[in-house]
Amino acid sequence: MPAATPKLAPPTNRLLAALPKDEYRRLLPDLEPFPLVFGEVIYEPGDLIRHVYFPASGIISLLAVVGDRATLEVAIVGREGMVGLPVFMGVKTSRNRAVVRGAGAAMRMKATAYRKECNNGGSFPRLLRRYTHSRLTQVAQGAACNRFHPMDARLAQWLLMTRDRMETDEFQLTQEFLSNMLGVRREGVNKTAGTLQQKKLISYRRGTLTTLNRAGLEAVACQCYRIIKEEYDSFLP
Amino acid sequence: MPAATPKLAPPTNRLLAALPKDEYRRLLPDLEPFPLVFGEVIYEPGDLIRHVYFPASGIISLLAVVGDRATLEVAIVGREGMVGLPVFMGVKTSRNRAVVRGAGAAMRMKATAYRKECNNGGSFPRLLRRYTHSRLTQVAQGAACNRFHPMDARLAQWLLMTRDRMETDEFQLTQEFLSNMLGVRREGVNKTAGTLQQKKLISYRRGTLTTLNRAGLEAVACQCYRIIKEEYDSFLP
DNA sequence: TCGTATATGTACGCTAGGGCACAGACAGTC
DNA sequence: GACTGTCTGTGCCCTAGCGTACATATACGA
Repeated sequence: MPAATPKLAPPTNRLLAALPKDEYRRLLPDLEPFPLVFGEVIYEPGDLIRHVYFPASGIISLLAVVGDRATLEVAIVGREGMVGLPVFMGVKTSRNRAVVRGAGAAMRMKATAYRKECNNGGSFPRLLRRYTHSRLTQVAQGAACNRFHPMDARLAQWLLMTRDRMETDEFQLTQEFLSNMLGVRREGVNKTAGTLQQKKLISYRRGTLTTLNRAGLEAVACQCYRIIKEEYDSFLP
Repeated sequence: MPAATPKLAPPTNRLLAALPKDEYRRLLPDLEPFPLVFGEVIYEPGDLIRHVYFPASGIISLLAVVGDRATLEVAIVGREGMVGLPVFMGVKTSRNRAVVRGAGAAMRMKATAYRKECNNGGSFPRLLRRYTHSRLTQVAQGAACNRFHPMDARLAQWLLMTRDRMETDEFQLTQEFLSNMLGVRREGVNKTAGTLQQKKLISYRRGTLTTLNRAGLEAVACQCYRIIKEEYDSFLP
């Protein structure tokens, strides 16, 4: 039984949730629900970006692709963020691949509508700029992390970030997949994950990984985890 | 003898040059010349950012700092860019170190004035968003490059980028310094630079490096050089 | 129930680059 | 000219992680 003045369910995406209620209401007609299906590619490098995505749950990864096989995750987007920043920046394509690596749901919006909204003023563009800053920090920190920190620290960090966004201890994940995220060989993942498992920090079998000891993982992970987390938490409600 | 309507010298900084003339004129009172002195630190991680800088010549590096010694250059800013993006994004500090690594001159502007100007509408914020996109691309591409490409390719790329911005073949540079940029040991730089010198692509002695063969360096460098260069060239006049 | 595809476990040699320890070489200063 | 600080050149050993090549193990479908 729909009420005369329908209750506005608060958005689960934290960016949308940070908007003043009236602004969110204005956006609403342009937002459509979109399921995030594991493994689905949102866009490839060079593709025209037709929609921007606000995950409510699940994870979208942004990968840098070099050569024709090597990939590296440069950003991870969950409900704290948005995929499609280039549109906000006035660019129609991205050099990255965007791929769903944690099933969930998102709201999405046509790039055209989004672009219009961004130029309307209000707090939306301000919020997106703030988010962009966090993204830039994440990518830069990640670059350094990648250069200086050993693989077990990076793996632990990656698992923590994933866990935070999936809000569950168990997720779908193969070693092959992980190797594409971390930019290392599958065999290397095997070894490193093996030692984490021996330490009872995680357990995994055939495509499923479970984190067992959050604190333990944090101890193995580098400071980068905290830095990036704080960066996002600092401006979102 | 000052004319009644003073001739407006076109700005050398390419971002400023991309502004409509009247907008640039509006900015002008807030801009002051600032010499870029080799080695000078513009800001440290966590510092309050008081000014933003538009180099007209010379280079400012943005470094990610991890632990208490390791640094990695995550962005290089010459006359195509600007230092102080966080201010534009609504943040008062940066997690990076900004340091002059090529002497030159810049125009700078108080962060407060800049912030006001950004909220005035007009093409300035649009331009900065476009620039931010290029920066993000640079950092992401750099992260992947850093992960997958061997040191000689990265060194060659770095030299080319520096050359482009300094607009000269000879620049001030020690191996120690280079090692902090590339995030490798000084000894490694020595070896790699040595082979480039044997190939007659560069020559150097005690703090001065000269690029001898641009085409040769491009051949050694990875594709990342072109990708990043095109990214910036694509929107600047 | 068996076959097949996909995930995982390992092993062995190789290479780039880190850690460390100096030895020259050059430039500026007293 | 001697002294000193800063660059540069090397060498040796060590480790992390790559390349390659298989050997299992598990899930799922015919």
